[in-house]
Amino acid sequence: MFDRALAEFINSIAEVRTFPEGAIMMKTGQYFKATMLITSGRVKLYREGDDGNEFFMYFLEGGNACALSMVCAIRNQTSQVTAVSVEETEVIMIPIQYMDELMTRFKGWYNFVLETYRSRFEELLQVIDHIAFKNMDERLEWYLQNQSQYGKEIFLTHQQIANDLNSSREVISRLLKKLENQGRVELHRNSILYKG
Amino acid sequence: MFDRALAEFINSIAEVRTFPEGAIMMKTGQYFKATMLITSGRVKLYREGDDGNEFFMYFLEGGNACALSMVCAIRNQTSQVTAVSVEETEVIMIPIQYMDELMTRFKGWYNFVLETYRSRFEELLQVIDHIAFKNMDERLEWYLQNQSQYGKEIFLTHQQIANDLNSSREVISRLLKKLENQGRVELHRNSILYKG
DNA sequence: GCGACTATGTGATAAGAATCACGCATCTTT
DNA sequence: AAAGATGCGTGATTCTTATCACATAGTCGC
Repeated sequence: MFDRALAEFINSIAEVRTFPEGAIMMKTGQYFKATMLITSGRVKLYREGDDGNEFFMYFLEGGNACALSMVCAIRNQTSQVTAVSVEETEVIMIPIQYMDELMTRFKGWYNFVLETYRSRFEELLQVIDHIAFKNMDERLEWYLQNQSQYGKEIFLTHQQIANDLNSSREVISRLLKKLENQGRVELHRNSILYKG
Repeated sequence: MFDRALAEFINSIAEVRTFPEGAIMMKTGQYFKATMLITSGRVKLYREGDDGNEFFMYFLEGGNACALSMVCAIRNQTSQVTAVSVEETEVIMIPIQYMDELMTRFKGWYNFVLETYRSRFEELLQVIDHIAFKNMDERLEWYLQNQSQYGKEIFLTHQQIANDLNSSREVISRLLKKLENQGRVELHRNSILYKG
């Protein structure tokens, strides 16, 4: 993705860090001191409501970067979202003081930043579409698709799904049961098999 | 906002264009051929659902730029939103072929792009907060605040508001009536006075 | 001023989702 | 194995919002 010169420059200034599963990588209100590029693993980004509830936005995976970390770092702004690793995740941390240099010296970086921002923006638009226009059953299916996109089984409880969708456990249980009756999923304790 | 050199460069390459009230400045699926900076007026951005309904996201006003137009232009992507001028609006159109040059030659432009992107992203996050966590009455108030932020009276019908909030006319009428009983608004035909 | 049109008000009903209440199953701990 | 914790299933009820039905009130054209 990056050309040789860029990759070497990043190597020379960046620090690699590994987060265990379940680590809070970034919390609302925190300042960014570095931009994070994810090399492996999976990070869940969500928004926190005033009353403590949360709302799942999207995942970041290997090859992705946190768009917010890039721009907020540059502008020295605090994070507006919370990021939690859902599995062991390795990231490259690039200190913010190099951002300007990267941006002006490397065309590849410049493209990467813009493309990252654009695609995150689009994901947010999709999130809006779903909460604005769709009912919970469709939202649930979309959610399941997202969660299972790279594996088969989804290791989540109904309660966790309800939290992510800002719904309630009972509602999710009922909808899942309906999907099971339609043969679209298999329900087990602590896991769900989605048959895309 | 821009330094002299940047302003002069923009002047030399850009074209000024005026849209009358109600013009569709950008439609979902359309390609960007230029970045638009708004010098005066007011533009409403909204998302279109599959079934033709729409959902208001935010306004762009004088001094703002369309974040999407900047990044989509560079990446040659189509628009994901629809933009309509709600009053006569003057824009500076910068052809996309100059984007890279602007970005690398002018620090002020670079900052402007990032800041624009960051603030639009934040606005989107706020939109998500409201539809995810708030009830219609709170959303309506937030909407009224937004609409009236630079003037007093809001010239919209209940039906238009309902469209923007993806609700229905009756619901909005009832909630507005409730606000009126609380003395928070005054309702007239075709207009609403919001007493912030 | 009369008819047509548009905007608003309001009750009745229905649908979707949240909440409450509880029972039951499965896993963990000791 | 008993006790507790956690996860799930499901009815009943309530809350919010959407929908239907219709009344009323301004506005416009002529």
